[in-house]
Amino acid sequence: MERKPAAGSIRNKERSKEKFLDAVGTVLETEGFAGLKINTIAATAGIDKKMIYNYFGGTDQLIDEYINSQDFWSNVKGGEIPEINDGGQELSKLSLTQQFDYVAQNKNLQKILLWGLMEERSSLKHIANEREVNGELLLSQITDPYFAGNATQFRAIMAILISGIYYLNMYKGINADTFCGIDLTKQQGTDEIKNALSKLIDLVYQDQNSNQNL
Amino acid sequence: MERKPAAGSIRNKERSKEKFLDAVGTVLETEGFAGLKINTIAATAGIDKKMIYNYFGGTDQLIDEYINSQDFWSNVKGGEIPEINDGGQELSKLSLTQQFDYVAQNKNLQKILLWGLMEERSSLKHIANEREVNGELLLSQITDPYFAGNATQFRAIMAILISGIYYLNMYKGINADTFCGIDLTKQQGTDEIKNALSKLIDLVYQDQNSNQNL
DNA sequence: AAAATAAAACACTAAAAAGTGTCTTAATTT
DNA sequence: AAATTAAGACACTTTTTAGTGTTTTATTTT
Repeated sequence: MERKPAAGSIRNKERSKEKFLDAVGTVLETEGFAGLKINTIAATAGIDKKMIYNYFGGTDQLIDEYINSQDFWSNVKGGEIPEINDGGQELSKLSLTQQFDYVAQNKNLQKILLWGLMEERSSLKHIANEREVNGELLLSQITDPYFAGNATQFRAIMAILISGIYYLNMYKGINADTFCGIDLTKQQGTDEIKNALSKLIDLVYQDQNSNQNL
Repeated sequence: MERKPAAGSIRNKERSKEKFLDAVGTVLETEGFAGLKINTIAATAGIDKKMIYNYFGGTDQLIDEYINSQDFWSNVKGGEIPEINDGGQELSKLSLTQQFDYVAQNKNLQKILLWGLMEERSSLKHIANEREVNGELLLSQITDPYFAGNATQFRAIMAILISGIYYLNMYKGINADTFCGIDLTKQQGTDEIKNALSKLIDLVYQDQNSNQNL
């Protein structure tokens, strides 16, 4: 007969798997992906590396499972959605500034985003796709109809702004702190970036409004 | 007496150093930094790795010398500068779109920029600083005076746009090709991004103009 | 409570990568 | 042209990292 997996207080497969997954996060945060070696992960988890092979098949699969276990984008979409009678202007602004704060505070998301620029990997494709699907809601449902003929232009603008948010957050604190003279490590600097994001959205909507009134 | 370094056709220190430096570029382009191991570099250069220790001290110093040898930003500032009687509007647009094209085409610059997000390293600090100094010209000489009280806001906007340019170019072709539905691998997509960059600059200048006329 | 088995430690082998010692010879110096 | 020395090849050692076989014992099953 099939035997239950051990779930005791000393030997416990599920708990150990969790420990490995947590260890990936810890190592990623403390050492970056350079540290994501099987020996390091096992040492961090405090369990023999052989279990990584047994439970996941190897480091790669463990890492994939870690990435998939992190629902990075779920927190981005959260929050109360304001009334939409402005073509999504306020929602766009909120979405960008929230995204800035969220990425700024989530060191591991930064690492994952960075990783997505470095290496082809199915789980990273998945993350990228999730972000894309997630954003598609705002774009196709709200802003595309509003911007009509300029919908693609608005999308391009959003692509630039969101990318900028990502890059600036990954940039700070590694080899430099300032970008175009803005100190990204200071609150004043990040406020300026967020204000600039809002300002740009306002300008784009303002422009669209005046075109509509022609 | 001090002896000249050998400069023959078979044994030639300077030429070999060049070969190593070139090899770093080649490996970076073909394999990314994962491939930047002393054995790989030496094999690519076709010279024994011991020479890397002799000439540079080790892989790290060789890589630093490679990074420093590449004057990545020199090509960005190049090109005819248009007349400036518009507060730098045309120059800003040109600078952004040129920068987009330049980064898009320069795979190794992308790798270096990416590297700069990953690892603290003096030569990477230097690159970041060079970019900053380089951009400071346009900002402090031309746009700061024009935007006066809004100068910092304009800087923040530029920071976002330039960062966006970097990120989007690094993003494409690894784990995804589209961002906000824009296909960055197609010319249509990159044209849309460049148009969006120009559009945003126009909007910002337009806004500044109308504020001045109050 | 005894038997069976999964969880995990321990100790090992294998592979990859870094780093070094020695010898050969091309190029320079005398 | 002989002597000297730097350039580089070659073979080696060391270190790091990945991967596996064996044993112990906690937990489950009978």
